[in-house]
This record gives sequence, structure tokens and C-alpha cells, in this order.
Amino acid sequence: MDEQPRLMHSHTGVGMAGHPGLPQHMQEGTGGTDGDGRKQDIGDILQQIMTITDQSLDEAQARKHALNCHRMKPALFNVLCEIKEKTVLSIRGAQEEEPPDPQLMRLDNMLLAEGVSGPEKGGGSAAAAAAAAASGGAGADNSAEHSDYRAKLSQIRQIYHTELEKYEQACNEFTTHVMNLLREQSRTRPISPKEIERMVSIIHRKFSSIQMQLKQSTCEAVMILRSRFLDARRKRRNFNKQATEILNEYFYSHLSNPYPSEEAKEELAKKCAITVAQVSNWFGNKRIRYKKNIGKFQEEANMYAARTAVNAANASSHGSQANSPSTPNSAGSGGSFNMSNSGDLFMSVQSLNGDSYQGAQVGANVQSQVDTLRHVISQTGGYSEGLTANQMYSPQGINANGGWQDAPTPSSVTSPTEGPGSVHSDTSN
DNA sequence: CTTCATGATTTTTC
DNA sequence: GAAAAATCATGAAG
Repeated sequence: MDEQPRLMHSHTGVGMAGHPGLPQHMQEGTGGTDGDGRKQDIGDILQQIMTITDQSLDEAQARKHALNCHRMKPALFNVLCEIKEKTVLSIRGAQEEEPPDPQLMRLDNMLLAEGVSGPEKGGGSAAAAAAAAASGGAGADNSAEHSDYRAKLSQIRQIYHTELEKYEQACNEFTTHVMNLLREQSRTRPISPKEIERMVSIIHRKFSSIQMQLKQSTCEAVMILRSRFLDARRKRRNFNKQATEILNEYFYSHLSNPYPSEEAKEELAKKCAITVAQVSNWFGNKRIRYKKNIGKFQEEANMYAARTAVNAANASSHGSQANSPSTPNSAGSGGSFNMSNSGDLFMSVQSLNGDSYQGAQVGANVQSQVDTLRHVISQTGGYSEGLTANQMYSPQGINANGGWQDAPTPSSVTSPTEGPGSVHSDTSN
């Protein structure tokens, strides 16, 4: 303990002083004259080494000390140093400096990208948000899944960091331990700083390979989580009945132009507790499916037509609009593409029915009724299963090409003589 | 299990 | 870039 570690350095001349603690046979060794005696010496030493574990600690320490203080020791030490320098170190010195592992870099990059290893908090949610954004849907409705994803990710993150810290700590502890050991050993055998450095780097390499395993499994966990999350995105949940009704109401009351404006979409989204994107999806699906098979939607159309009519009636009696979101396009303000048709019809309905015009808002509602009325009326010819949209008619501005836009004028429009309330009666098939 | 309805995504079209 | 069309995938009903 009192001695400084004797790191390897080459001395040339060493003064040797006899030491009292040495065994007798070494003490007198002035170049042993007979081989037997030398063998005997070596045998003794070996014996001592072999039995060293049987000795008590104090005894062993005493012997160690005796060896350390042997008069021949510095000389032998130097010789060892020289030999070692010439062989081992020069050989091993060449194979240092390995390039950074590309796989490790990849893992690091991925962990960083996923927000596992990056800057504190927020990284994870950013990645989740990116994932959600990539799906196209806004994050409002899948926030449950989103937060689930975030929670799991932060769990992974926490585990990762805990483990990493543990490894680092273990690595440091082990390194310190080994260095102490080496320092201790440097008293009895030659150890260069380079060698210590090398040892440390070996330890670090070992530990970093463990770290790599950790990183790899973390990456895997994130991938699994992510794929599960992405799968979950696709999980379809039916909208609740109320939402569907609101959407259908809007759709059938704006059948001539079922393209809600952004504001209308927002309003619908709010009402239905879904996202605007979902509203857009719904209308996209609805339009295409309605157009593809109008017959199938007949009953539904009638139902909503009736409902809208009732709503409109109520609204006109109160002089205010019902709960349908405003739409800039289907109101009788002209300007939009199919207004030429429905606008004309609107006027004719007004004149035919003799309804009193109660202002723009009511006009919009009447317009809605007209849409549904026209739809219902034109179905009176009946339809068969084989009937396609083209064979039928061009309801609500659906033209022969199947589009809502630039619809041709309807071939014949039966004047709606009945009141809106009785609309549903003529399509009982 | 099969079928159909339906929300979501992807590809095509304008 | 928005809408149409095609397609995918799941949920519910039978």
C-alpha cells in the first residue's frame, strides 16, 4: 500500500541490496553451481506459490512483500519490461482504432428518431404525432390510441434509460476495479499505461456490445409497438347512431350538392364528435356508394327526406333554421354548379305550392326539401336490382356520367303537388 | 363461417 | 390538391 505502483519503465542499472526476508537458498545464490540445486530452488518456489492459498492472508502478504523486496526483483522486472515491450505491446498496438460500428449507428439513429434516446420528453410524442400525421387522420379522435402509444413508448424509454444507466455504472465500476487491480499488479509485473488503456477499451467494448443488445431489443420493442399502433389506426369503429343520423341528414338534405364546405364539415365534425377528415371520408364514401346504387339508399333517402321536411316545417314555423349546418352551396344563392337546375325547380316549387317565401334561411330548407322531393319523385317509376345509376335517372344533379357536377336538366320533373309530409308514401317498395 | 355494411387508405382522375 | 374510384379491413348480423 505504501508503495507507488511501479509502472513499467526501463531502468538500466539497478543497485541491488541484499534483503533479510529472503529464503536462504536464494540469498546465497551466486550462480548455483549444480543443476540439481537450481531445480530444487525452482521446485521450492513453485511449491510456495501452489500453497499460497493455504496460507493466511497475513502470511501471504508477508511473502508478497518479501518477493517485492527481493534484491533481484528490479533487475528481473526490467528484463520483463523489455521483453514485453518488444513483443506483446508492439503486436497489439497495431490492432487498435476500430471504426464506429455501422449497425450501432443505425440503432442509435433509429432510437433518436423514435424519440427513445433523444432529448428529454416530447421526443416520443413528437414521433407519435408524426406517426399519427402520416396516417392522414388528425389526432383528435384517436387520442386514446395516441396516448396509449405515447405511454408505451415512454415506458420503453424509461426502461432503456434505466438499463443504459445501469450498464454504464457497471462498466465504470468494473473499469475502476480492473484498474485498481492492474495498479496493484503493476507492483509485481510490468504494466504500461498503454496496456491499462487497452484493457479499459476492451472492457468498454464488451460493455458497449451489451449496450448494443439493449439498443437492439429496444428498437425491436419500438417497432413492434409502432406496427401495433399503425395496425390499430386501421381498426374501424362505426360511428354512433346519432353521428350517422346527423351526417345522413345533411347528405340527403343537400343531395343536389353533397359537398359540405370546410366550415360545414367542421360543424358536422363537432356535432358528431369526429374529425373533419372523418367527415370528408364519410361524404366521400357516401357519395360514391349512393351513386353506385341509388336504389339501395331509396328507403334511407325517403326517411331523411321526411325528417328534413318536418324539420323544415318546424323551422319555418319558427322562422329560424333547423339544426342543419349551413352550407354555402346549396342555398338558393345561385353561383354554384348545379344551382341552375335546382334553383329553377326551387322557383317552380315556390310558385306551384304558393308557399310564402320566408327569407333566405327558409329558402335553404325548402331547397333541401326540393332535393329530397325530386329524388323521391323520380323514383316513382320503380327500380329493379339490375338497375344502375345510369339506367335510372339523374337525380339531384347526378348526370349521365355519374357525377354531381354539371348535371343536365332533368328530363322531366313531376311537379310536387303533395305536401312535404307525404313524400314517403309513394315509394313503399 | 359467410356475407354485408362501413370506415379508412390508396390509387386514379381531373 | 380535391374528389372519384378502387381496395382493404373490421364489425355485426345471420
